[in-house]
Amino acid sequence: MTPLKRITIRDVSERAGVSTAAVSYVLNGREGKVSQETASKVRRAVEELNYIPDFSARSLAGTRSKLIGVVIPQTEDQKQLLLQNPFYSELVCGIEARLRQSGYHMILSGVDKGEGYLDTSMQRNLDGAIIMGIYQESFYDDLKRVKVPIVLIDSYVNDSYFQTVSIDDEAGGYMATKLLIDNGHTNIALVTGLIRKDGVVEKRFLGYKRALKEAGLFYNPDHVFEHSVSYEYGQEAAAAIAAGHPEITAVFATSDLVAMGVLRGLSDAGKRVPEDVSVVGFDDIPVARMCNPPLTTVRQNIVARGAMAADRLLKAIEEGEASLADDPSVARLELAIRQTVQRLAPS
Amino acid sequence: MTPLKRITIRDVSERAGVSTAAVSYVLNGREGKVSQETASKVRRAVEELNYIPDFSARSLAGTRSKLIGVVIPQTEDQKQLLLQNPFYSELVCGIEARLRQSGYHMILSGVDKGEGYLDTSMQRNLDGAIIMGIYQESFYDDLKRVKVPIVLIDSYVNDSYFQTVSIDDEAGGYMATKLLIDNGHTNIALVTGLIRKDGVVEKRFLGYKRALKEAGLFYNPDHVFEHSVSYEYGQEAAAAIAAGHPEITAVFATSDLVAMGVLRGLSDAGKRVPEDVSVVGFDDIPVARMCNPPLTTVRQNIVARGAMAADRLLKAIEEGEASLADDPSVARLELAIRQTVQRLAPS
DNA sequence: TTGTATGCGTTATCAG
DNA sequence: CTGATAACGCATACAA
Repeated sequence: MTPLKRITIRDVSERAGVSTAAVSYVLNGREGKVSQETASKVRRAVEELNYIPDFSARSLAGTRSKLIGVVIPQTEDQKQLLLQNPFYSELVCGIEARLRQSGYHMILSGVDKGEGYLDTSMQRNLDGAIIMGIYQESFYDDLKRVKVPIVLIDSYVNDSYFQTVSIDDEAGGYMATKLLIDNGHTNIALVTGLIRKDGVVEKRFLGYKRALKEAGLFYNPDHVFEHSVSYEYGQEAAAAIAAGHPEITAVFATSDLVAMGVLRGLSDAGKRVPEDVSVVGFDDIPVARMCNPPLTTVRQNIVARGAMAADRLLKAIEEGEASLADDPSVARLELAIRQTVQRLAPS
Repeated sequence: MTPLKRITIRDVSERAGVSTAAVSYVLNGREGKVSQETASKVRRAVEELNYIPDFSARSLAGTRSKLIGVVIPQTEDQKQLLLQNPFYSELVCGIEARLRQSGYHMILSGVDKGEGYLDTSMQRNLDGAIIMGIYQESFYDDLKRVKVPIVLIDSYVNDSYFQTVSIDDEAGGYMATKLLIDNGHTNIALVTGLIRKDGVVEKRFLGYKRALKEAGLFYNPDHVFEHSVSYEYGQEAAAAIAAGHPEITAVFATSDLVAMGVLRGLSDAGKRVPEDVSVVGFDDIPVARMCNPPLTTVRQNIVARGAMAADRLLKAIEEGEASLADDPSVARLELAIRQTVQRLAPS
């Protein structure tokens, strides 16, 4: 319950009987600038006094703030962070863990519609930022002006100023489809959000087609159900499949959320999963293992992806942008095999 | 793409032809200290130069940092934030929205095992903190020493230094049980995590008993299934109910996670929900609406609770602790009626 | 190798 | 009402 008074670098220097400069050198690892003896005296004093540096002062003095801005998208009404979305929350987990481990802190925020991020990054002297989601062009222009390293996640801005961390969506689509093919399925529907050029979904779609082709299967556009990334659309598509496509024995949904809807829709239509129809999702969000039956899906390891983004950013900050390879980091994918895929009995 | 140079308060003062002090006054709303004319000259200059204040400098100069520390628990392995838990992520959403709205930023982090939060809060000159989860005693002692306002969520530390924001768990338990009773059920099981003295769960349990009593129903200890807050336990309890308690027509699970397990367990045992057994959960996490059938539950409005915590903290910061009523804030509860409760046909 | 002095951007004090 | 000026805590160029 001691009142707790701020210990400054000067207190330390007096205690150790050296100058403030010496203390600063030791603190910043500028060994070689001070003698072994001074260094140990300083370290002892720091220990005894329980010195805690003031980052505001550091930041002001022109060095690092050790602060990273992390931006995630907001809900439609622009009021809340989209943190309920497991995708973003896992990403944030990965980022935070890595940052903390390296002595950085994270300012997590959304950005108000129409506002930029320039203010925040200037106010706080951010050392860097990780941006998720998609914004208007001027947003990115502002970002470039502050000249700190930036990592983009899930944003397809094609500008070499920004670092990106992605996954191999094409391979993921391939894996999912291949799994179904390997289990004897030949009529595989794709249920997905809008397929936009260069979007995540398009890549998964491409993987789907590649797997079909490789297996010598015919690609049937009628088996592609494309609309929106939502639980509701999954239901809808499943209803359509159950009603009009008896030949379809398997569904690849490009997102777990959609897959959950498909499960529900099939069930409502009296189809059993996986006995009548097999289903594979994408993402492996936590509900995937809790739904009934547990969903087989493509695991993104989203947390690892967050950590990767943080890594890349820290490297750019501490070793300069030049230290980074030009190619984007790509996170690994794997299958989470559960209970929604069944081997098709040879008919 | 202009290079972007830092505009200081001095630049503004020169542009406006006044002193830096005058600028500072205007910026901080110390009207009355300057003339109307000076004020408008300053405002114009700020606008023209696009001046952005440096919070590091502000913080160093002894005023507010406008930074709030938000701490959430970590996973077992102490590596990641527990943000995957919808409860925490929603809380964070609520907090962030309110803070940003008031010009504050949030540093979101976990706390390493054995470490305290004193370092962070000193380093960053935090104006306050919101702490979720439960920590060792020394952690709270440290917190008190920094003398900034603190709000605790879900922590039952009984110390008037800390503010708390809670929900009326007892009322929630009552609401859920009452709903079932109103639908004609008389044999209602309680499936729950460990009932600890003064814990959240105990209160819900008390509400359950009160509703029974009020309806003139007999409280049967055999209808209480108490073990752990997990999906798996829900399954297990449901199996036990299906196997050994044909008289039970309804279940109140004190957590949605458990309720999900109950749904699954009943289904595995060949019981239909809600035709054979009705189920009510607690929390209203997002999966509640996605599961099959959609779960009727007690909505916590977790986001609102986060906002409430932020409100309370900001008030303590800006108006002093004294401005706060002594009684803790209590967030409202409501029922989310979906499809797992059915009116019992009179037999 | 060590210490002194200055500046970083703001706020606050205290004479004008 | 206004304007110099001294902190705030730290890092660093420069002098010793």
